[in-house]
Amino acid sequence: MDAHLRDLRYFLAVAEHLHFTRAAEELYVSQPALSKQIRALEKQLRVSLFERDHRDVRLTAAGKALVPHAQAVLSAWHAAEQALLTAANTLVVGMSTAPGRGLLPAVRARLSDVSLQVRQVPWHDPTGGLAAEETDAAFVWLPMPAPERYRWVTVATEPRLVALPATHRLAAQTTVDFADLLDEPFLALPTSSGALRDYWLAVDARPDRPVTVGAEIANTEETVEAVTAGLGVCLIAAGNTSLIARDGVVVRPVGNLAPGELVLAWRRDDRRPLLAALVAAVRASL
Amino acid sequence: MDAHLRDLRYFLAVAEHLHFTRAAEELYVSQPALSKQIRALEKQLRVSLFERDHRDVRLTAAGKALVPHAQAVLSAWHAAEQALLTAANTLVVGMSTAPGRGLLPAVRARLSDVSLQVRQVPWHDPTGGLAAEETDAAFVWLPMPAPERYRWVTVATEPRLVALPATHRLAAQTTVDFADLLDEPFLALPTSSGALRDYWLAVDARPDRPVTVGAEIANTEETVEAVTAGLGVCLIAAGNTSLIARDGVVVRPVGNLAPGELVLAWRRDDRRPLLAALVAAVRASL
DNA sequence: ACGCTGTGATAACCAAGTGGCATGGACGCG
DNA sequence: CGCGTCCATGCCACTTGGTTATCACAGCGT
Repeated sequence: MDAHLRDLRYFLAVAEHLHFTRAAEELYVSQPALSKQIRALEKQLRVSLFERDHRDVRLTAAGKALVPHAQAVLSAWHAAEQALLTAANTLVVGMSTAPGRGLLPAVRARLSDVSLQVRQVPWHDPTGGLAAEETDAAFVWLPMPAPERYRWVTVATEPRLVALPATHRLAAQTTVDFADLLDEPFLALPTSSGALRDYWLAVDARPDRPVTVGAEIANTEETVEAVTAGLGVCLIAAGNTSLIARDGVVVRPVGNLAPGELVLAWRRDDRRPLLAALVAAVRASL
Repeated sequence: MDAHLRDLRYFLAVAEHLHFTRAAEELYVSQPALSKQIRALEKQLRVSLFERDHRDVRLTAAGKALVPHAQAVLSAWHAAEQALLTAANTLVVGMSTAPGRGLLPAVRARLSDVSLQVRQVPWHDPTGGLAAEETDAAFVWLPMPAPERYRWVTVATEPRLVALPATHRLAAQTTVDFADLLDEPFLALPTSSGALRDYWLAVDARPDRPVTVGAEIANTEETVEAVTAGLGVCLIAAGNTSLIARDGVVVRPVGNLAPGELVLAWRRDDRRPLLAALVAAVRASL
C-alpha cells in the first residue's frame, strides 16, 4: 500500500543519523513521535528496518535496500513539485530577512504574470534555500558560502546596529562604540551558517580574542526572546530595527562597523527566463 | 511539503477518468471523499489541477504537468516495495480462492527460509494480481487471460457444484442436472474477469441461449449474500463448499460438467530462484 | 414550465492517524 | 549504586480521511 512521503523523509533521517533523538531534532519532531512513525512504517511494510538496542541503531538488510529507493521516490516528488511551479509560472523566493522597504509589492506589480511564492527560511541556511534548491531566488545577507555558485544583485546596504536589553548598561547611550561590546556575550547564527555567523558577530572588527556566544538564534522571535532574557546582545541590520525593537529591547547605532549588504541571490546555473524577469523587476524597483 | 502517495493515486485516477464518480468507484472510496482529497491536494500544492463544471472535468496546465511526475513517483515507490520484498526474501502469493487442502502450511514448511505473504485478491482480476505485478505467484482458476505470459502448475482438479438457496425448488434433489439450471439467473464474476466469467457461467455447456446474470460477485461474502437473497445460483468448486454452504445456502453436485482446474501461476518472465523454489515446494507438496 | 437525472460540492459526524509530554526501562559508566 | 543516555510506551489533544445525507446546478424529456 502507499505510504506518506513524510515517513520516507523520517526514515532517511534515521537511516542517516542512526540515532532517533538526533534525527528527530533535525526533523523538528519529538523523539517519541519519530519512534512511533518508524514503527508504524515498519508495521505497514511488514519489515523491520532498524535493529535497535540501547547502545545503537543499525539498518537491517531491508533498511539498507530501502534507502536508495526512498531517495528516488523523494527526488521524483521534488521533480514533480518543480514541474508544477514551472507550469504555474511560479517562482519561490526565500527570505532570511524581509527585504521590506516596499520592494516586494513593487516587484509583484512589475511581474503581474508571474506568481511569487515568498517563503521564510530559517537562519541556519545562509543561502536562503538556494543550495537545497528549495527556492529559486532568495533575499540573503552577504557573505554567501560558495559564492562562485551564485549571482546576486544588491538590494540594500545598511548599517549594522546593536540590539540590547533595555536594562543594559549601554542602553542609556544614544550610540555604542563596538569596543564597548567586546566583552559582551553575543547571540550568534547557527554554526551551519558559516561565514555569515562570523559576519554578524563582527569577528573582523575584533581584536584577536574569542567571541563569547550567549545563545544561538534561528529567527526573529528567538532573537527578541534571547535579547530580552539577557542572554546576549546582537547585531542587526538597520532595516530590521522595527522587527526587533519591542518590549524590552532597544537598538543603538554602533560606531565604526562596516554596513551589511542585503542581496537578491540566485543560482548561477539557473538561466530560466522567468528568473531573469524577476531579477530585472527587482533591479527596476530599487 | 510532502504528500501522501495515496493522494497521487487519487489524482491519477481522476486524471484518467476525468470523472470524479467513476474514479471514486475505481478507488473504492466515496465520491465526496475523493472530491475532498483532490481539493486538499490542490490547496496543499497551491495549484488547481482540474477545471470542473457540471458537465465535465478537465485537467489544467498544472494538472497535465503533474500526471507524468505522479506516475514516476508511484512507480519509484513500487520499485521500493519490490526491493523490500526481495531483501526480506518474501514472495507475495495472491489467492482468488484459498487453495485450502493443507497446501499452504506444507509449502511453508518446505520453504522455512522464505517468507510467504498471502494476499486475498478480488475476483475481478483473473490473474490474481500477477498482471499488475502485485503478486509473485497466485492461486487462480483456469482459464487465464494472455496464457502465453504465464506458467502454472495444477494444484487441484475439482468438480464444479452449484450453490442454491436452501429454499430453491432444486435444493431438495441430491444431484442437479445442468439442463435444469439453464433458465436460472446466475451469479457472475465481474466482466473484467473475461473468459473466467464465462467459465463459471458454464457458457460452453449451454445451448445457444444468453445467460441471465442475477448479480455480479467479487468475493465469498457477496456470493453467500447473493445466493441467500435469491439473486441467482452459482457454480463453485468442490473445495470451496465449506466456504459457501452455510446459513440458507446448499451445494449440490451437477451432472455432466467438466471439472475446474486450480493452478499456482506465475509470470513466465519471472526467473527468480526464490520463485522457482516456491514452485518446487508446491509441486513437492501435492 | 416541470420534474428527472447526472454530477460535483457541502455538511455533519465518526474513526484513525499524528503529534506532544511525561514517563518507563534497559544498559553502561564512574 | 545512582546517573546519564536513549529508545519505547501511555495518555491526551488535534488533524485528517472516510462515510452518509443532502444540496445546487445544468441538461433533457414531457
